[in-house]
Amino acid sequence: MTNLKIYNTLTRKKETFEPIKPGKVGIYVCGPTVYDACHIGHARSVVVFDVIVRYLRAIGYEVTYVRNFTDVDDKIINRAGELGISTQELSERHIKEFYEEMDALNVERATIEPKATDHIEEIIEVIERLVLRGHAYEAGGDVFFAVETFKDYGKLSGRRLDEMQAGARVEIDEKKRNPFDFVLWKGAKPGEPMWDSPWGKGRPGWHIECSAMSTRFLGYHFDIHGGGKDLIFPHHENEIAQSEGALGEQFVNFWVHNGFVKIDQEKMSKSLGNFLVIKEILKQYHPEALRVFLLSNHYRSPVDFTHQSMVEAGDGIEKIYAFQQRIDGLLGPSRNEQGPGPLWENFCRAMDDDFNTARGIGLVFETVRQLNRLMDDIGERPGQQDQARLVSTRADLMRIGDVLGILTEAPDKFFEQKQADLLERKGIDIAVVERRIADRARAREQKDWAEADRIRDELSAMDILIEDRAGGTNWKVSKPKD
RNA sequence: GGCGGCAUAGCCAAGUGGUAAGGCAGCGGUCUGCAAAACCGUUAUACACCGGUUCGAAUCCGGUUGCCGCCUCCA
Repeated sequence: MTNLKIYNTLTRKKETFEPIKPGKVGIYVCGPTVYDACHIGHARSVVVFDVIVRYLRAIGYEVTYVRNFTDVDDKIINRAGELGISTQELSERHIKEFYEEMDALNVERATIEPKATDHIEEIIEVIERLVLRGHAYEAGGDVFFAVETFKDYGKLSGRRLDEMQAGARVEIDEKKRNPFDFVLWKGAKPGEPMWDSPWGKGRPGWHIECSAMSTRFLGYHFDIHGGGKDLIFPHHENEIAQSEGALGEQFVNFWVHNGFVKIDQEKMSKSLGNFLVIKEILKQYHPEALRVFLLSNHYRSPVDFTHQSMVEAGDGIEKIYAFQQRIDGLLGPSRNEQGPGPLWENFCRAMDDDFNTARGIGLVFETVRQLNRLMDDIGERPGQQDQARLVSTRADLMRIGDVLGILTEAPDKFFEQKQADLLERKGIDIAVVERRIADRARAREQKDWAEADRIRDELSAMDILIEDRAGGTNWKVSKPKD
């Protein structure tokens, strides 16, 4: 029994989450159509649902998570044609890339990751049912869904057929009975991928693959269906029509949609040429910085991708690692199992409120500040109570990290790695730096502050920052400025 | 034209009717030879505007303005 509340697009309200089968959750999320590289918008959707699934598991649900690849579609066919390769080759290439990027982003694999082309049989079965039940009709080798036969059509997106017709620019297809009818099965054209069907050779339309695959793996009626907000209409609306039309019962309980990513205040779009591809982002920023950035906003709000936000997110993640490092230094790096403490409880309260990761992250920073102060006060020898508090917080922090998909590295390694990257990028010679620091230490011993400061300036010009500590001098590479 | 969303300090951002989390930047301080790092303090008579409901609203209702999204492939 939890207190999890989830905003449901279908009802436009936050509702208490009750799974259909106690203790189990079935969730389907629309994955990419694999015709091009994944952009930051895909990253948001995938990361958001990754965290949702991780959280559901953390609070004890057994989750079956299905995320599909749509690997047959007009865009894929067109792109493959342009590149002179097969659709299969194109989609395999992008699926491979998708996995590489998702691994880099520390996104867990879904339980099942089906491809549309592996489930043509199920797709055909759904269409046959729809034809049988009078929801679909064949016309000239194509099969269409007749929207007027489904009286709930529009219930997800809050539209009504008669209202839409006025202003919508819908491609006119003479074969359709209603302009909003959509294709379930497309008759084959030469050179396109095709499969046999009761209506001749052809291929599935967009939408139907998700109805078929979700039912195949999660049953007629399942708990959560997710995706980007842009999928509400027509994609998810049509899925509901198909699935409920074919099966005659409620399809999904909770519809969950994430907001868009903007770039420097502008909508990301091909015409503006501001499509940011994950690959490129990861060249410039740490993957955990990207996760923190994405999760610092509520998942339903739009989020604006800017360099400044990314730098701040990167600083934030470093601050947490530095804090962990400090506790490890004080208490030793052991990761003893600890029961959940107050930090975790508070985090769950935030997550229970429609997966409020932004509040959860705020909580983490607040705790970091409080315990940094505590460590300032207690010095080298923490009392038993303080020690217990630090150990418990560290354990909770790891638990939270597991849900948010961050803090995956040991702090020492994280900083080493970061240093190594910067050193390489800036072409800095460690031996030179250390020699100069030794020179400076000598100067400082002789209280030759002018010389010491001169060396510090010299190093600073090389982007080396000096930190004089009790045990000696630390140094690190300063961050890139742009 | 239809449907929906958003408007909180210099910037980003949370906010579940009871009196504004968090982060960044800034300022003052502790520490330091001076710095850096870390920490402390400080930064919204106030949540676009106007009304209303309420003992009480950023939070509910109505209206106004501005921005955005969807209605066409899109995470």
